[in-house]
Amino acid sequence: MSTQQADKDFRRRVQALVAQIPKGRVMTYGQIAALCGSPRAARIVGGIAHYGEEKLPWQRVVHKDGHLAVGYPGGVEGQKQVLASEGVGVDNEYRVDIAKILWSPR
DNA sequence: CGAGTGACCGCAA
DNA sequence: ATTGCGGCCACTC
Repeated sequence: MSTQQADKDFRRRVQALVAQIPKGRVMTYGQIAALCGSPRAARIVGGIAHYGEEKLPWQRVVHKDGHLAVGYPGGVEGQKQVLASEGVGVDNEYRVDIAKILWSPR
């Protein structure tokens, strides 16, 4: 691969993966990072979310604890509204039932 | 080109 | 159970 793909391979995979998260499902930053080849780069996934393509459904990406992401445009309030609109049950603590709606690519 | 930073995660007190 | 700190890897300025 002498192409420049390897250069942004990580970012490309993250964006592609997030873009493929089905409605009503969520993924954790650590899981996405691991699937992209760097299980320790969970922070980078967040960085991609902030600097990357804002058209992607980052609202479906939550923490390992099921807690919503801080820094999302609109805050956890807005994210909660969108998730609830997609059929995801968000409690008053801004946490989703990650144990049930955690999605994984096949 | 170099340094700082971060939409995190895991562990320790 | 909560709070604090470090590490980690990639991105931006």
